[in-house]
Amino acid sequence: MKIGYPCINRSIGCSSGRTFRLSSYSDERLEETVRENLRCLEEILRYNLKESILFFRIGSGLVPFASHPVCTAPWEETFAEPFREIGRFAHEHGMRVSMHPDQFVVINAKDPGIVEKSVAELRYHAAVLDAMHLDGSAKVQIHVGGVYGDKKASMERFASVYSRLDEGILRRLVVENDDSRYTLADCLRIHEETGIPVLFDVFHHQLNPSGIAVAGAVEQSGATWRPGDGIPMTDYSTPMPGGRRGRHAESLDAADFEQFLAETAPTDIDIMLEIKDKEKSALAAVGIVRRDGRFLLPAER
DNA sequence: CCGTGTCAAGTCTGC
DNA sequence: GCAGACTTGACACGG
Repeated sequence: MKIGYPCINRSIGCSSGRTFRLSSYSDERLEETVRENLRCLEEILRYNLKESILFFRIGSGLVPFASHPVCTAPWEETFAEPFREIGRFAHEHGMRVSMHPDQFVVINAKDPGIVEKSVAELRYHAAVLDAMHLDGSAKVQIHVGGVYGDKKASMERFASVYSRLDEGILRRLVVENDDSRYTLADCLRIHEETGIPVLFDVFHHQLNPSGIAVAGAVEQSGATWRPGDGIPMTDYSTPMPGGRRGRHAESLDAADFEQFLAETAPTDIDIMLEIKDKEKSALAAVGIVRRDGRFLLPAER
């Protein structure tokens, strides 16, 4: 079991997602920004290792505008060395990374232009992980997409586009249940059609349930992961007390987290904590898992 | 220099 | 029909 947090570290005073406005794009500006972002990504991973946080979601802004037509800079070549070095560091220390393109990626869109842009964005995400020379356990997670008033047809469109993706994307892509449209049951059905592994999000599952208990949900989604995909990943969070629907909690709810560990104990999973205070909650979670005693963190094996 | 409006992209809800 | 949520930070403009 590895514990992780997404995209941002609030303790070390740098961001791997520095960006700039499209209107101020230049190849020089891009290179300058990516150089800084990679430097910070390495710093974050070093911090994480020190704290036994062995899972991290790399923010999509690592290479700003990478899938936009304006970006013609050969960033993969320019930064081949730092990418490889970061990947080597992660691999050497048994650390796992993932990515999560945001809501603009909709591969089941009706508009072919949107599908095309979405696929370009997936290609970028896969290229980052490829540049780090990581194996198939470094995942890119997306949602199913839009419903457009006909879920069945929209799920079929997902399967159809999926089947035409190239291998470089297919080996990394996993699909996650969302908080209002596609449930875990929908994702499992799509898995049956396509073979895509299902990433279970506990919080979304609460908001958008499909009659499966949490333990079964972890088990069933875990069974969709192929050899080479690594340990099944799970997104964990709890609602912000008194917050609007869908808001993530400010800090880890230790009691809830312990219960989640107990419920899912038979299945080994890597847990991504989608909690606002980021590495702070990850530190707390690592402490809980350690005390729990039933799991060993890979670094301590 | 600082406060704040705005930022590549999509879908869906609600006024 | 259009603004706002989703989730969030931070760029970059204007005062």
